[in-house]
Amino acid sequence: MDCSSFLDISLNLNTNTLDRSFPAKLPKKEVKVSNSPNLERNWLVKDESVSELREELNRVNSENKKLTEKLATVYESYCALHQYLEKLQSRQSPEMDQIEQPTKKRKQDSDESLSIPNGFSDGKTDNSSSNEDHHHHHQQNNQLISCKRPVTDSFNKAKISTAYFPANSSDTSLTVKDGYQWRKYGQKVTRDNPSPRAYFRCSFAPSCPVKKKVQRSAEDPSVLVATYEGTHNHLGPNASEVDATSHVGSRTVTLDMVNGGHSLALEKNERETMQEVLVQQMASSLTKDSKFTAALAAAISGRLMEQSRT
DNA sequence: CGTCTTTGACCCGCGC
DNA sequence: GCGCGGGTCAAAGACG
Repeated sequence: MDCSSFLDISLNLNTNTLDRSFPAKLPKKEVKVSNSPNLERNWLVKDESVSELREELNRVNSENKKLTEKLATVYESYCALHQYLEKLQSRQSPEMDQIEQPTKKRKQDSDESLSIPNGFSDGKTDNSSSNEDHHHHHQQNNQLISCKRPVTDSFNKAKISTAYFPANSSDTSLTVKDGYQWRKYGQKVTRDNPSPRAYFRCSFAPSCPVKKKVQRSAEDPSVLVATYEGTHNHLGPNASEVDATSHVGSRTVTLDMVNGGHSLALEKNERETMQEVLVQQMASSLTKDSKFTAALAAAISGRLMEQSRT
């Protein structure tokens, strides 16, 4: 995937052109203003302050350059990781196409799904697919072969992803901060995991068909496994409050199990929402960096001075 | 009073 | 037909 098409992180500070022109031009302008011999002493003082300012500016600009290089490095790493993840998922996708199929449906729901083309049928469709259900999926595949139940293509495309959240071992609530509001509608103890599984629907249901299941990992109880089904058709109510530490940080990993990370196939709305959240997170983390804010301030002030000269 | 959580009952598909 | 297991419903209670 071309990362540049996904998210443009260029801040376009344009500080390099500023570096070359600003310090050289400033004294010339000052000479014109202070042409009178009576102001020679004042000029010397100004000259000293200008040289100090110039040094400070050079220092900040060099920091700015370093930060820009760091940012580029981080972005390259992000792109490389993204491509690697995409490769892994594209290898998995043929299997996932078989695995992630709807299985059990209530009689009334199956009737509805025949008449409702998008396959969501008021959020009542049931896609029992989670990582821990693999033994069951083999049975599902048999059912698929028998083709007892027609499956719509759009349903197959229902986005299913799994996210891992750090969990406090003493905290028994199966809630995770992902920026959206959820309504719990059930809880069940499953056979292959001693901890209960919680079922959530998006608070915007039935207009939003997204559901999620949250359960502690059987292997590592300190990890909450959240399985998302479907795509939000609205902005997150707390999109700006998305737990940045759990998403930007290294501890939360989200895997798109259906689309295989093919963002080109993502809906436009989804991509825009994603970009918005990413930009907010990036801006949030950058503004916490005092060096970056100093460099940014220098760049802006330099640009203002440049404009005032023209 | 509206919203959310809890939890037992129920539904459904599947294997025996 | 029966039991099992996963998923959902919906009444009751909690909470702000």
